[in-house]
Amino acid sequence: MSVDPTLLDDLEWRGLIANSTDLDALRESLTSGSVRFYVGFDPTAPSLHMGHLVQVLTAKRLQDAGHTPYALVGGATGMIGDPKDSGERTLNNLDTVKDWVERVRRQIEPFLSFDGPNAATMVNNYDWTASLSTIDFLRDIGKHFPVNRMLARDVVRTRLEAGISYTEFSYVLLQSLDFLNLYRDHGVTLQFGGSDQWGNLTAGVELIRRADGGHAHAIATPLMTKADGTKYGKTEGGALWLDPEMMSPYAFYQFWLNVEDAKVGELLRVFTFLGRAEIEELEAQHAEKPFLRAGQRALAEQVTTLVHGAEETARIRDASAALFGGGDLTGLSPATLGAALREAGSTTLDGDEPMPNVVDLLVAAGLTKSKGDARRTVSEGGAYLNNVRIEDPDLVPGPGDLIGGSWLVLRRGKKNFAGVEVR
RNA sequence: GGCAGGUUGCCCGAGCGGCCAAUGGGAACGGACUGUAAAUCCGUCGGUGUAUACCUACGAAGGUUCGAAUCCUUCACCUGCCA
Repeated sequence: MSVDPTLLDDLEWRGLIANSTDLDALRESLTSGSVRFYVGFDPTAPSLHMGHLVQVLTAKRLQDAGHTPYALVGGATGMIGDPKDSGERTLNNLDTVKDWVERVRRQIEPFLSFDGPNAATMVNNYDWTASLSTIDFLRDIGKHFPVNRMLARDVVRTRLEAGISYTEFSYVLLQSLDFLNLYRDHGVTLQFGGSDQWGNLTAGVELIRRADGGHAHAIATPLMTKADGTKYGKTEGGALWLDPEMMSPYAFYQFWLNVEDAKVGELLRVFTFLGRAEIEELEAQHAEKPFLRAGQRALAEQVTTLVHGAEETARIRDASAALFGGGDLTGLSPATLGAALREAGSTTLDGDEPMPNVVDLLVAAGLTKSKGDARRTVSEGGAYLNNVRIEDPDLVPGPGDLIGGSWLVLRRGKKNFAGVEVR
C-alpha cells in the first residue's frame, strides 16, 4: 500500500494538529508505509456529536492517505467515565452502555472503508478488559503508573478540589491499556484524539515505552470553539448530534449555514474534504463579499452530505431556499412548500375540527414550549403567520390563510419555521 | 466512626421565617441594526386567557408555624478536618 507523503502537511494546514509527540519521527513513519492507528469513542450518549466528527473525519483522512484505521468503541471505558472538570459522572448501566456502543459503532462505520489493503477494523475495549483480573491489572498495568505523576495531570488537579472517585482516577490506565493492547496485538503505533485527551494519549505512549520498550505516537486535534472561545452547541438542543432522530438533518444543515464568519475558513478545513485550492478560493470570496456567505453555504452543503447523504442534503437545500427565499410564500407551489415545511418541521391538523388560535398553533408546531411562551412571543412581535407578523394572540387563521389550500407557515423570530398542514 | 460545611431554576450562584416564582451573572429567546454573520443596544426568560388567584419548584420524606427555600427531625449524596 502506497501512502500519501503530503498527509502530515495537509493535516497541519487544516489546523488539525494541536499537539503531538515527536513530529519528525511521526513524519518519517507516516511516509515510509501504512501506519496502523487508532482513535477511540466512548459511548457517553446515544449519538456522536460535532467533536467526535472531527475524529471520524480525521480517521478517514488518514485512511485515504493509505494508513490503517482501528476504530475503538469504549464498551469498557464507557463503564468507567473519563474524568471531566465539571465533576463526577453518573455511571451508566451495562445495558445502556451496550446499546450506545452499538449506535456509535453504526455511526462510525459509513465513514471508513472496511475493504482493501488498509481496511478498517472496529474494536471494542470491553473485549480485552472484561475478563482482566484485578490482580493482573494492578501488577501488569498499575505498576507503570506513578501516582505522583497522575496527580499532576490538569484534570486531576482540578478535580482534587471538587472530589474525584478512584473509578475516574483510574480511567487513564484503561485507555493506556487499550493502546498497549492494540500495539501488541495489531501493531498499532499511533493514537489521536481531541486535545482534551492529550493526557490520556501520552499516558498510552508512555505505557508502551515502559511495558514493552516500544515507540508509539500521539496526535491531538484542536478543540472546536466559537470565535469568543466558548463551546459550540450550547443552544436549545445541546450538542450538534449526528443522529437524525436527535437532530433533524434540516437543523443540522442550518447550524452550519449559520456559522459565524470568523470561523468559516477553519471549519471548512476541519470538516470538509475540499482541497486547499478550493477552500482558499472560498475564503477569498468570503473576504470580498461576506454577505453572500459562500463559505457557509459550501460548509453546510459539504458537511450535511457527509453525514446525511447527498439526497437528503439536496432536499434541505431546496427547503431552505424556499423558506428563506423571500417574503411571498404564496408564490410557492404547495408541493414545494409542503416538502420544505416537512424538512423544517411540521404538524398536521384535521380540517373538520375548528381551527385553533395562533397561540395554540405555535405550541402545536413546536415553536414555543408553552402557551405563555407563545403569548410572550406574540407580544414581543416575534411570531409570524405566512411571513406576516401576528399582532393578536387570539387570531384564528381562516380558510383564506391556507396556502395552496392546506398549509400554514408559522415562524418564530427570524429563522425558525414550522408548518401546519390542514387536511 | 467523630466534627464542620454543603445540596437553589438550563448552568454558576445569592437568599437564611412573611415584601420569594426566588437578587446577580452566563446561556437561551424576541426586537432594532444586518447578510439566515459578528458586535452593540432594548426587552423577555416555571405553568394556567389573566387571576389582591391557583398549581409546580429551592436534594428526599416528615414536622413546627397563621405562614418555610429559610427553623426542627430522619434519610441520601457531596466536601473538608480528625480517627
